[in-house]
Amino acid sequence: MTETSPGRRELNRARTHEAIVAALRSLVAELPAELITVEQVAERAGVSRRTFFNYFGSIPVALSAVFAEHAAGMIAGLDAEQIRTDPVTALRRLVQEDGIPPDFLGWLSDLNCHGQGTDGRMLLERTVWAEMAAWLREQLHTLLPDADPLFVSTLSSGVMSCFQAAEEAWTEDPDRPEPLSDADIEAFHRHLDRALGLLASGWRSPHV
Amino acid sequence: MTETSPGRRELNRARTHEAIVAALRSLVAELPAELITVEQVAERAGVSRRTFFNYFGSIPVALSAVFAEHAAGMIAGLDAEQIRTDPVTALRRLVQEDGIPPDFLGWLSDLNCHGQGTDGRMLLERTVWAEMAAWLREQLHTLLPDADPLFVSTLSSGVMSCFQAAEEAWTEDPDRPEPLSDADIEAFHRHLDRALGLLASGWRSPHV
DNA sequence: GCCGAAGTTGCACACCGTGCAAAAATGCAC
DNA sequence: GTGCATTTTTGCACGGTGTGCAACTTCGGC
Repeated sequence: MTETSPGRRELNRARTHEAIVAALRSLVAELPAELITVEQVAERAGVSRRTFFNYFGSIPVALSAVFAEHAAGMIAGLDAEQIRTDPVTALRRLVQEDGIPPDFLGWLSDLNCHGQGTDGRMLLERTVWAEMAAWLREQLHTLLPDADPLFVSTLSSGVMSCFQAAEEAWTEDPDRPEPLSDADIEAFHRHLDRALGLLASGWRSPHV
Repeated sequence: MTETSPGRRELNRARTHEAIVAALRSLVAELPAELITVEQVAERAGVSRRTFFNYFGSIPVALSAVFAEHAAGMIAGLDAEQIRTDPVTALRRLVQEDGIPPDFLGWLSDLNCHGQGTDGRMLLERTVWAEMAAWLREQLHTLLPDADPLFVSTLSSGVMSCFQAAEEAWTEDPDRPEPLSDADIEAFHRHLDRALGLLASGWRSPHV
């Protein structure tokens, strides 16, 4: 009905993809992430449970897709040249100058703050962070097609571990009110910058 | 009946723990890891499925216990002083001088070589590596009790990502015969050293 | 319109991880 | 040894996961 190139098929596919992601997004905002089931997501997205698995292999994979939407905007601002010579500092500058978008931070907070100390939560979180690292690895690979796989793999894991550690340190701080204050955002940035600093220095700079 | 201190209870507990680990070890040597089920492990260990879960939360957790047995011997040789000032180089030297025990490498190879490209394999592997990183984090925490959590978390993740990346690069090399040759071990060491070098330099040294 | 291809759905199945309560093993006091 | 409290094992049931498979529906081209 509209144009020839997109095609109805790909349009529908994109639509259900987005519906699933949106359903997941809203569920994360109102439930502890480790309690979310595929059935809930599918129902809210208006598709069958089976269809969910046609798009994502599991909840963590789908969650990493939400992450990807947020993170894609960030890494778009990266300088391809500086990535080649000093990627960690490039990323650190990006964080220092542009900062992390508040809705991104809010999502991270939702993902982890709801449920507290259960074992299941740590399992889910680990899987999600691993998926995010895999996504970043993919992105770096397309950004630096001829780079050493070792370079890309270790770098993406290292960077994501900084995010993860910063997030953990952040959520261990005392109670954080629902709408994130500027001070909270500032606190996360401090944690993340410190972590990236350790990464950049090879864990040598501060004699802990 | 025997002595007072160990006690029959803890002895039995240690025995079934070891039985489960041994069963898992033998299964890994003869099956693709992602096909191993809890029922198989329990049966071979001579306990019920339910008892397995009394000891380990999942197969990946149990696998990381096997890893821990191997790795504990390695990090015992670490100099506590050098860890504080330059942990990555300390670990790098350890690998360069002592090397990775061949049976450790053989286990890593078994864990990953059997099954090829399935999606389930990557999922399992990621979980296992995450568990290993958690174990190392624990070890570093007891080794450096007053260190910054960010320091310990990012460091352990970074180091384990080097092992993971080295292992991936290693297994992508052409077919490796069952008994590991010295050249194979050498190859793994080269990959690992290169990865640790990237880690130590903050991904700056080689202008890829 | 019709037909092949792509996408969706329900179903079945093996497996996972956990709560619960009965049963067995152990430690301890006497 | 006997009895009792505690720990451990075990079976069972239950809800959730992820996948293969076979209809069935939707879409694109001719």
